[in-house]
Amino acid sequence: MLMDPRTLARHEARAQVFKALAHPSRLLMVDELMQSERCVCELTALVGSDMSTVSKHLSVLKTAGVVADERRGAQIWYRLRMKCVARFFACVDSELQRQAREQFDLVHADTVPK
Amino acid sequence: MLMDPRTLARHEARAQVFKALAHPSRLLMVDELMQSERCVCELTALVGSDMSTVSKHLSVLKTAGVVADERRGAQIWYRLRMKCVARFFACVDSELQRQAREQFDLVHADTVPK
DNA sequence: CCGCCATTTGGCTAAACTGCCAAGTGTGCA
DNA sequence: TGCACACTTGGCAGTTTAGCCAAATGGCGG
Repeated sequence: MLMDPRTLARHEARAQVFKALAHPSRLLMVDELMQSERCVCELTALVGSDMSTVSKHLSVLKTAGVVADERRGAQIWYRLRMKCVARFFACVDSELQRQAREQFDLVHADTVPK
Repeated sequence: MLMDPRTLARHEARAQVFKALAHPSRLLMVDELMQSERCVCELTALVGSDMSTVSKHLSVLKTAGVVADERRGAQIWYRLRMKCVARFFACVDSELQRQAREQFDLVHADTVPK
């Protein structure tokens, strides 16, 4: 992969964001954080994994710049930092739905001629 | 991870899209496809990997619904199917840039008192 | 039908990712 | 100071992913 270092670096940084979002548990947490900030214990209850696992997931999201954390006493609260994921989620959902519909129409094109 | 199957399925499908985008080479190709459709040979030249590797990358993007392909003679042309990635890329870039700036300001807060 | 070209698929190894347990860190309270 | 609580980090085994080569597929011009 030979290319301009600046362009390469941009794609690396972008890829890190996508990598961070490329896991069902992490998506679930981000979805939850769209509503409001949450402590680790709440997110742990949400995804149902070991707290150490959840903590590592949060670390991935934080390193990528998707979320931010703040300690308040013994607890640590996470909030969504990259707000635009919300709009993208909606777009992905509607696009996937559209594709599923097209697929359905194709399969049934012979049984229900237009 | 115990949760409602519908919600789970939605997050799985979303995660597949993000996983597909979570690789520098694939991001580079998607970026290129924002401009116009491209054949495999053009994309191979762009990323500079083996054509078999590029083909597999494209297969990942296609399965996730991000791109679509069409055979024309001996060549196969790929086009961007999930158009909204463009807007999201722009948002991610500006957000990452903002974060980098904030980080810079923090580090130099003592040397350049406001 | 044959050879050539563009692309995909199979197979293999190295690297990265996941998730659990155990151990470590930081905070508040007695 | 000591202990309980919230969370993070280290480490390990199992799974997935990446990228190369080689082999197979599909289409086109003889």
